[in-house]
Amino acid sequence: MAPGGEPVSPGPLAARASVARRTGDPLVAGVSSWADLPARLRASGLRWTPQRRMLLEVLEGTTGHVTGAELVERCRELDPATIPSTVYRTLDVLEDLGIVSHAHRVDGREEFHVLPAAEHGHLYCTGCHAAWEVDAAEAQPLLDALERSRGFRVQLSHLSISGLCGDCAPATT
Amino acid sequence: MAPGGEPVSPGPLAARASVARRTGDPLVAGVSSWADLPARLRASGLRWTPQRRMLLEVLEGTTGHVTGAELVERCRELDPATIPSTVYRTLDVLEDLGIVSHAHRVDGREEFHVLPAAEHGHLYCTGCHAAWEVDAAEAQPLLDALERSRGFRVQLSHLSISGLCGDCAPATT
DNA sequence: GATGCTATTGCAACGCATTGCAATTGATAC
DNA sequence: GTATCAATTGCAATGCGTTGCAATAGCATC
Repeated sequence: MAPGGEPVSPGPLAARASVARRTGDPLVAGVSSWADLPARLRASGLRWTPQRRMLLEVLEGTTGHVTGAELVERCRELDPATIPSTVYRTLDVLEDLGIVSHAHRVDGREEFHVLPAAEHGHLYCTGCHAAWEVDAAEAQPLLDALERSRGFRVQLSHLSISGLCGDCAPATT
Repeated sequence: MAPGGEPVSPGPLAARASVARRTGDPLVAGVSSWADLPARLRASGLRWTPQRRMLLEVLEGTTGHVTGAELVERCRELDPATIPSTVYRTLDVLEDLGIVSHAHRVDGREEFHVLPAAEHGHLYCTGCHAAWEVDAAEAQPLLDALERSRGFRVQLSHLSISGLCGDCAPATT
């Protein structure tokens, strides 16, 4: 999606960089700021609408993980007229743009998180329901094994692993 | 599909052990046959009902993987009065007994499969939507890594991995 | 066979997410 | 500023799965 490429829109929209994020994050190259999102949308023939603006506002105030329903709820706080389907469709668009990513939790619900952040999977304990993140380094053995044996490229961000954590696992072996 | 035990096509989702054959399978101790299920239920203070009998009938004719909705549908073929919630609740019970196991697919739907079968995870290609099974041997690197680093015991049967298969992955790198 | 306890069912309502379609509206060209 | 095109929205309906609760019916006991 042409990260860091063409400066498309000069307009006043870019001035709305409300969140003075520390730019220069080395982890994720092209997602330095959300201020250029309207331009990126238009560059793809997509549109910048009040509803999308609102969801972005919500996402800016979001850290960690949220379910789809939670995002809908927060949008409703800003605008009670929020329509769920619009939120979900916008999330799809944002995922295409690399702004958010989503996975399914062990209970089947959707879980979104906001980029930039290193791509990671999730580890759920079915005993105490705690959750952890699994980064590429930790998952590397699996990624390597599947790549070697099948040429399969794992999407780490969709990886949800469940099991028993050290505290909940019976002290066998 | 009768559980005939024919070798199934080699493609995605390979054959699983048929139910009728190979009793005394050392892998799964207590599930030698379903004939004693009524007794096992009663031994736990549970009950043997026509609805459960029917679901078992459906499961006996099931190979591979089914979604919850598919099971409901098949039950409805036998008895149009089937109530979805009863089916799902019975599946919960059967899972507790080790008769079936379930995981969530990448699209969030529930996916059940019938035991006995070696515990395995699933591999989904987001490009061509094919699916494969991942057995313990293949996942061993991950299982070992998580056990070592965190003492975490992975439930392989709940493992759903998505990504791009060898055919769909761009030939880069 | 009758009784009593309670697991289970049926039903209705709910929650989360998706989809189809007509109406709206953002972005561009004139 | 106005016209034009299609992306997007709002809305209603749908699908899958869960939950609460009153009524039913296994099953053990007498």
